[in-house]
Amino acid sequence: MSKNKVISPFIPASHKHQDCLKAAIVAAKSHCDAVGISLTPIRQRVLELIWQDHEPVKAYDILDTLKQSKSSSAPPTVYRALEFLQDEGLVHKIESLNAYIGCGNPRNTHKGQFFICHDCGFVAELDDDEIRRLFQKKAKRFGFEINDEIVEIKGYCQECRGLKE
Amino acid sequence: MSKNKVISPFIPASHKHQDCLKAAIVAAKSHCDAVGISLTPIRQRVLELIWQDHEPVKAYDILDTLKQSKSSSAPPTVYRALEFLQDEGLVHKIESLNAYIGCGNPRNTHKGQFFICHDCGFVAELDDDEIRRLFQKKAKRFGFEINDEIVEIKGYCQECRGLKE
DNA sequence: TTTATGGTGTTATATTATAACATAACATCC
DNA sequence: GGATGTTATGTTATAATATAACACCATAAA
Repeated sequence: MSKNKVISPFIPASHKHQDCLKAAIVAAKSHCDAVGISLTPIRQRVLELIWQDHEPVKAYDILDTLKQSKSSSAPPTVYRALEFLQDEGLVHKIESLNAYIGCGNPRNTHKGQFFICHDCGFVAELDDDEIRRLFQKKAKRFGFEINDEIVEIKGYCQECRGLKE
Repeated sequence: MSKNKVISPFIPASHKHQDCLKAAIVAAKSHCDAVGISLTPIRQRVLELIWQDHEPVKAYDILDTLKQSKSSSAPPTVYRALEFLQDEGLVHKIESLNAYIGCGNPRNTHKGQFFICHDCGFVAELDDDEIRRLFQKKAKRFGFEINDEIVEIKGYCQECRGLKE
């Protein structure tokens, strides 16, 4: 089965984001249950903070927030949680921003393709086999065996383009 | 005219790399001459260090080397040179590695697509419109206007695959 | 001769991430 | 029940990456 899935679409800034957050936590819990690993309070809290928005979140911003309610928080607190969440596909790192974004599709350990708006910061994620197939085609020409892909496309989302003029 | 160009191919580790280095410096000089900007000794030296190999080079490794011959070198020395070289398309940053790789095609300010071997570290660069067109097609669906693209594909090059078994 | 400009020197600091070791909490098994 | 293993967290320190801010010095333009 070929995937051409929009994991996170661009949606109006006015959407009811509380629902996105809730859905993400529910999905994360059920994923962790299914796999038999534990979404501890720290891990869940970090995931919630990442889902505050559809913008990538920085590790030290998470840390600052954690510290407010739990003074024992330190960089390893955050980076361990991030590692766990990334391993489970619940969070992706945006390499070009050194920031982390929630993923609503924890089922597989895909690497998505990201579209990032310069203006509003919103990130849309695709899980698209057509792109992967093209990469495979290119790789094949010189005998390259792909095992990881980073695609981060920057620009302006429809909503922000409308505002520009 | 559509570009489907291999800017840096995978080539045998045994190749005569001195020629790659020389060609890169010649191309850089002529580019800077043409554009009317100056490839100062520091900038040229940094570019040479990046071209020591077909592997991405880290900023602080460059700095360590610079310091050996010029004790006044400091982080800004390197980052300023890197910024200049990147602006001119002489060097690209590999975001997922925080490292820098030379580009033999300074003529335009493209962003390439990189294939990076986990084993030998060799990086091949494409400048491929077929990939860009596909991105455009995907972007069009949700009204996204692309102005920058990061593509970093990891895996194993033909030579290293041969050695694996 | 002054005034821009571009390039570099210098010091300090910000940002991002990991190492290393200690402790706690809980499960298992003899 | 006590030893042991395992997972998660606490704690301190430091590594690695990058930028800010200001001083200085050439050289070119006015």
